[in-house]
Amino acid sequence: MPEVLNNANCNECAFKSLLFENVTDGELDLLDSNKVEKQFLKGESIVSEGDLVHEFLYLKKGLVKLTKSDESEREHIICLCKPLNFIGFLSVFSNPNYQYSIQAIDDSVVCFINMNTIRETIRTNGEFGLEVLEKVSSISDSIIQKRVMIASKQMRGRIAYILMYFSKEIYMNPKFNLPLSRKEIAQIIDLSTENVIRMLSEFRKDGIIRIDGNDITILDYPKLERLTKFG
Amino acid sequence: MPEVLNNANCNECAFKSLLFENVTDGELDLLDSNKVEKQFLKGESIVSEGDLVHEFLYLKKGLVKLTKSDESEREHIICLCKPLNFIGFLSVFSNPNYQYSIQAIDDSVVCFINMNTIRETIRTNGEFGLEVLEKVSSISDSIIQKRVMIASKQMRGRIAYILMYFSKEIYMNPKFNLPLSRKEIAQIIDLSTENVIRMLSEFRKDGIIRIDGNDITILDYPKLERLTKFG
DNA sequence: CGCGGCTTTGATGTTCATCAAGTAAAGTGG
DNA sequence: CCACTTTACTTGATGAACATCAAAGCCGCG
Repeated sequence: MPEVLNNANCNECAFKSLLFENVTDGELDLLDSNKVEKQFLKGESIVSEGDLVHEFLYLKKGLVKLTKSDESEREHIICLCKPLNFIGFLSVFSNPNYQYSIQAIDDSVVCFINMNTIRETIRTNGEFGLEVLEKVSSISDSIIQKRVMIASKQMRGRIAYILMYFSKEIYMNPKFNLPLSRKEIAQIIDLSTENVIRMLSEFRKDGIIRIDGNDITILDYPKLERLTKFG
Repeated sequence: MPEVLNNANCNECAFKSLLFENVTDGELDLLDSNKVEKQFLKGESIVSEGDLVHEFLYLKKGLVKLTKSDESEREHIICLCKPLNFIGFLSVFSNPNYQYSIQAIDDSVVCFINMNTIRETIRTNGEFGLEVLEKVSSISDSIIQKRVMIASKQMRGRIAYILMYFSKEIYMNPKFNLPLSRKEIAQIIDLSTENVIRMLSEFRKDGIIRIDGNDITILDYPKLERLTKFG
């Protein structure tokens, strides 16, 4: 069970500026009194595909994955979300039910803001609406572009891409500890688990990366860059 | 060169209700005086990847495709857009440049509404902003779900899916005339052109469809449905 | 201690892209 | 209007890329 935290006041929240730059004090109070902050442990489910959308979710801390099952019950990871981003932004404005499941892959803190309150604030404050629109647009677009890129590459290119992604977009570091299993990596880039392992081993043998369990260090960026493009 | 049409007045436009339900008369006048309507012939380019975004595009008539090139200059079709929909909605609120190219695949009429005017209207009219947000959310989400579905299928399933898509979502008819080449179909579902042809022939031999050039008739929906799920 | 899940490697077969070659259809210039 | 070129379509053969199956080692957990 996710633990409900002592709600920080939105006005004092360090992340306020990222989303609520343009709301009035009154609106902020309204949002403030219609939100709950919850803590999820690694592996815990935050929402499940099909759940009714009651809240708008904002990730304050941790790392989560959005997943979707296909007709053969195989799970696909749509994207990972870092802190200070909306999660569950996809379709929440156009569909009463969640189209995706969301799960914590690191211990995470999520802010649940009542959806009707968000809608009401957008109605009364167009500037805020525009801001939400820009964020939703940006996130959706990056997901689509990533999926097109991945679909156009083969094994080596996909592995190279995902390593770059972790290093440059998630951890900003050539060295990182992956909280994902090999199977989950496979679900991001549409490969079999075995081939993810094989390719990681190949990259290790070729001196491109160093692997120690889930600790990965990128040794040869230029080669990885080349593989991202032509692999 | 696209032909500029005599602008219809937004207030008298048959499609007004689909987008501008909640704008005031003054706002409608503003939008009206900041739009241009253009006619594009089949094959003509509407926008190119990298172009600056000056206008918000609305498809009044015809059929268009959104495309993106990968690092190997191979073109992928992101989606098709029917009339009464935004086109170029992706990323226009989050990026100064188009991330996709848009091309007419049937003779089409596109309404160009000045982007700053749209932004201004959202700022002053939150209800309108919410409406735009809902539409953008809905379209982005459907693109993502389609790509996940396609990626999770193999040849037969992909062909079955695209036939269903044309029949149920584009033409609402078991019989339709495809304005797309085999190559373009391949670009939608990530297959080689040859295999698209091979599978269509196989479906024809199996009595699932009838093909006469670009005229396609679906004869056996249940079988197609099954192939969509398990192919 | 034994069970299940995750990881790893090798062997096998399927799926698919690519190459090649030929036909048909459609635009192009004299 | 006809030869010419190009573009789309089609089928077969081949090999590469990839999933799947199988087996074994490794941990964490009851």
